[in-house]
Amino acid sequence: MKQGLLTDRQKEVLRYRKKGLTQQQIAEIIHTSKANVCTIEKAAVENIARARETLEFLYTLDGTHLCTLQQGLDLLKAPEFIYAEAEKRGLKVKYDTISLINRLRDANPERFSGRQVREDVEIYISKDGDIYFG
Amino acid sequence: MKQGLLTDRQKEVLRYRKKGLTQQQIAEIIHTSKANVCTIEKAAVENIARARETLEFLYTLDGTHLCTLQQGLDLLKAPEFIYAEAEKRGLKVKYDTISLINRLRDANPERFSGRQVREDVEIYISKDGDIYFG
DNA sequence: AGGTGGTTAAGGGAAAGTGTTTAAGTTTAT
DNA sequence: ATAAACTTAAACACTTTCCCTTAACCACCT
Repeated sequence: MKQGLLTDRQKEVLRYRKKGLTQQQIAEIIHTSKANVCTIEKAAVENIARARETLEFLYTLDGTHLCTLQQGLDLLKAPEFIYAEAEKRGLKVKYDTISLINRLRDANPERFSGRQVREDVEIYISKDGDIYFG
Repeated sequence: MKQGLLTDRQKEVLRYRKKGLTQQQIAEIIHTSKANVCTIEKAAVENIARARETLEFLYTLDGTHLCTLQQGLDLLKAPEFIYAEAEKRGLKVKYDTISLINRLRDANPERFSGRQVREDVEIYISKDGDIYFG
């Protein structure tokens, strides 16, 4: 069975980083350029984000598809829309308006720019009213 | 930024599976062989395991210092030493003797020459028994 | 003996990921 | 303003993953 997502190199950099070393210091220790350390660290952070996203998907499997936030939609209007769709199914979203907006933006920062939805976002809901994204 | 670990194909299979379809049925729907569906599903499950492992690593990032391999130590005696130290802390090293020696040498080739430790090497251990170096 | 559901192995072509260098850019702190 | 810390982009060799096919194998079940 395969290891985790992070390469040995990436783990190494993260550990040194955790200790508070600069990229330059790490570069000297592992004998490469600081630019490379930066790249490796960035890749590591991305891999961690991908791991999170992957497990998010599992929740969408348990939940049912609720609706789609269409490209161009005002983010501030999303909660009202989501609440309405949930009510149609007799479900109560377990986030208030503010929390929901935050959750939307936090879950997929690159899919929202300012108040705008940049690309279609699939919304899923579980029986207990938790919200997930596809 | 890239999406999650799972490919579209893998998600597709997982969704059908969740609905209770057999691999044969899915194979017909997505126009391929059941062997392929099996392979894709297996890859998906592996990817999910990798995602979990990756996030596990984050929690163990702040591992504790285990011991120091002192300069001049015979590399072949290192594993026994490390095992003993780990046991003192109630931790089980997740590498057998051979794997551990390889990991030691691979991690920092310049710190070992032949069977000898050239300079002190700090050993760290995480809660899941993974070993890394300072 | 068939039928069904699942798994494995070998192999191939396309695609994606990794580590690296070089070279440029930005932010931040002294 | 200078240096240090950090980020980004492009290009490269190399390795790995992904999806696919074919062919075989195992465990049930009636």
